[in-house]
Amino acid sequence: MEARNKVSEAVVRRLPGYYRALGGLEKDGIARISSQELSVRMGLTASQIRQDINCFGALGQQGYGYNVTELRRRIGEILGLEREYHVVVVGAGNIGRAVASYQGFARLGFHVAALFDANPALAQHGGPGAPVYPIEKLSAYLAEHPADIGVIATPAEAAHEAAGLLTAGGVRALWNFAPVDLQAGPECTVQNVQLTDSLLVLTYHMQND
Amino acid sequence: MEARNKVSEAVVRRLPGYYRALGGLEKDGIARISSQELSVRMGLTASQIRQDINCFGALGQQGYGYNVTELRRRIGEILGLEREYHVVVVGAGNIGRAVASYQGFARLGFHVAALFDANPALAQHGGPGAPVYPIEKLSAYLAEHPADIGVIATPAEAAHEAAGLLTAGGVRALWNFAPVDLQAGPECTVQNVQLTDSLLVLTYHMQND
DNA sequence: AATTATCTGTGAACTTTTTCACAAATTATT
DNA sequence: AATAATTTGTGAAAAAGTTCACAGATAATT
Repeated sequence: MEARNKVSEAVVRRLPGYYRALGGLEKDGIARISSQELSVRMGLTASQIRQDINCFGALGQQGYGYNVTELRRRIGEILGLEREYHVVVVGAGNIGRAVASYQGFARLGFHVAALFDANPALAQHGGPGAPVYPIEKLSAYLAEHPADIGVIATPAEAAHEAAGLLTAGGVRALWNFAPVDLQAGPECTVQNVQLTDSLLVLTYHMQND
Repeated sequence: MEARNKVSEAVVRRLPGYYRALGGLEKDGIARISSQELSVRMGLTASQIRQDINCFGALGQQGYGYNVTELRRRIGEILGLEREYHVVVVGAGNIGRAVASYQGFARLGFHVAALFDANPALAQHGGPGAPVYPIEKLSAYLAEHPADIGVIATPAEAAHEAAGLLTAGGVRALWNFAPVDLQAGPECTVQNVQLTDSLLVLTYHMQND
């Protein structure tokens, strides 16, 4: 057990899917699952599931399958979900407010403490559930309230500056929704979420198959 | 020219990135670009860029590079962006309203005609820029105003029903933001956007590297 | 006009990812 | 208690994706 082979990026990207699927099974009161059954629910192959899970040690049992609760707990641990995260959001437009008020994140342990915007008048609209401050206050705020994750929900032009302020303020991860590819430094992890990309993949397939 | 080899899904997922990068170059008034220069801006290898673009025929010129405007136009065409799309959104919560009011989509030719929600009182909040109707009216609406793309921005429980109503109403593509994996029928393309997934990939890397 | 620089297109090598196939372990059945 | 049915873990094969390396075409320079 606890083999910890090299875990490829392809496997890492599938882990959240396993976590979600196992959560659903748990809610349905299903205690054990075989790779075969899980493959049907997730649209993967059973072989791939076994191979993926095996990166983290032998968590299943021959002739039985996997214990749903135990496997989910272990994957949550691997994903770093056994702690809480402090989050600040830069940009209080539609996307920033949607992120700040989405209860699904709160349930996973992500707490949005504050939003920052060049135009703090946006505070009223929609009520994001956390205060909106002017962007000038971001650095001072982070000095007093350290944050783990910075969400960038600004227009493209402002994204680089927001990234700079956040990393200078000690944030260790950036979740970027602006339509630019922010490059990661070694001390800060970045995920660029290009919402438009998946929409264009849709239109590609509509047109080409 | 016009080779049209098999285009792998990996290439398709990179096309929107090319389109975006070329748009940026065009805005900066840059008329030609080599795979080498583009590789630096995009964080890919020059070789991969040449290989990718070559799927669609020889669009570059040896000793010169690629014509930015021409290449962007061609990729837009491949992505199906030379037409307009009618879009309906199911779910008028934070995500649904954010999608409906995001100007970036409108600029690409995606027009949100209406939103539908189990609770149409959501109409006032935030002002999504399109009318919000009760979900019961969706089928009748689609019969009169055919739509190309259906956006699902409901809670998990409601996503399957929304998908059924939309496909029955003749929608040919589903852009799903609900945290369930909708499976595609052959007549309807699906992209499941699991926003949470990229957040968990962030925490994975924060914890493990 | 000739020479040097640049740069694509492309087959081949290499790497990564996925699938196959089966021994070994466990559970269920008779 | 013995037999049959499941089901994982895993090495190896296959497939997919990426990088290398260079011939050949174009552009820039002398």
